[in-house]
Amino acid sequence: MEQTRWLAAEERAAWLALIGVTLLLPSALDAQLQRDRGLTHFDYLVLAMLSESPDRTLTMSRLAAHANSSLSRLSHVVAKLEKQGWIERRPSPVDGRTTIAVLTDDGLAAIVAAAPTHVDTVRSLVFDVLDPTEVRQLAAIGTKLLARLDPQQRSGPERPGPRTA
Amino acid sequence: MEQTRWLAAEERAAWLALIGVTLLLPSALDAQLQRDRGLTHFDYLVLAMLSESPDRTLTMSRLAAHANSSLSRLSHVVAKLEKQGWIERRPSPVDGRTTIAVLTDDGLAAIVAAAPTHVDTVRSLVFDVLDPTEVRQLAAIGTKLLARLDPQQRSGPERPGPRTA
DNA sequence: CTCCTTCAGTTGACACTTCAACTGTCAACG
DNA sequence: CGTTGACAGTTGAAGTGTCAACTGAAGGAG
Repeated sequence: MEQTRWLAAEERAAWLALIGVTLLLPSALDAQLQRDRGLTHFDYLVLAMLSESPDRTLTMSRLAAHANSSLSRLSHVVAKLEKQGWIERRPSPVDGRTTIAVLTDDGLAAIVAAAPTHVDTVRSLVFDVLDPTEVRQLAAIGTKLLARLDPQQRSGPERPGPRTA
Repeated sequence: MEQTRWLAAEERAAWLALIGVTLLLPSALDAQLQRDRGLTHFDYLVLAMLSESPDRTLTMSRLAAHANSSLSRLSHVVAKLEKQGWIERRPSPVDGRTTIAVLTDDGLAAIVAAAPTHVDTVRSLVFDVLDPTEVRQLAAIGTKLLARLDPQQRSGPERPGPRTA
């Protein structure tokens, strides 16, 4: 029975701003990508993560980890993207349980086409508003929060690649 | 035809962390509230905003603004909450177009019951991880981002109230 | 007054997410 | 080997969110 410690004013301000951002930022990104390319931001993220992986290939589990997603959500979305011919799924030759997702040439073309405007959007919504110090702070704070939210350091190490956002 | 400026390393790190948080934080909050109280985080937010308003009353439009939500989304959710007896809707005596949402006694009881554990969750997921300086930075950065995402400063001034998060 | 536009809110259809149940595979153990 | 438990992934149903179309009321313009 420990007593609840309510949020202090500064914490309250930070909290309201944070949940505001988690509410509005995804909508804004979805809106732009949907309008311009018929893509969800999550679709984009999946394609982008694949495009940055060696051989444009990742197992479903790893891909889910990269995209901070449940396997179930990923499976539905990949099914959709596969129908559009942007991703292919093939069984692993090594382990019969794992499925390997591969970004097709069409899929690569799709992100390459979507990336520039998307990056512009990100820049205009986030980075144009912040000065370099704030960007550094945001990276530090965001990384801490992510580590807490995602105990098994899933959003694993990324290989270098041309386009992410 | 201006050329795309890709994200710098620091920006990229900040960006990946930020979208990671926007992906995982809502899930984490929903999971806790759903498990313990059968509430969405958005439900909670709506009830909390009403509970802090004078007379536990707000027009749908204002409530939507406070909750960073579209009117449509709010309408659906309030319909649900009304069915549970936590909110009542009545037509405005002044303007035939506007609907006034009122938090019922049961509704107030519901947030009061949900608040403590929820605040504990927020604390453990966010504020326990950050030191006071970072909280200040997060508030500053978050507010800037929110202002950009939400041009008409909707998330209006709040009256003081006991529980928000 | 009457028309026209805008505003506040609701609704229904469709897309997406989540959850739980299920299939098939691997690894360990007797 | 044959069973058992964990793992990787898929599926379908139920719940949410989003979008566009719609209703009804208010505020002008003529």
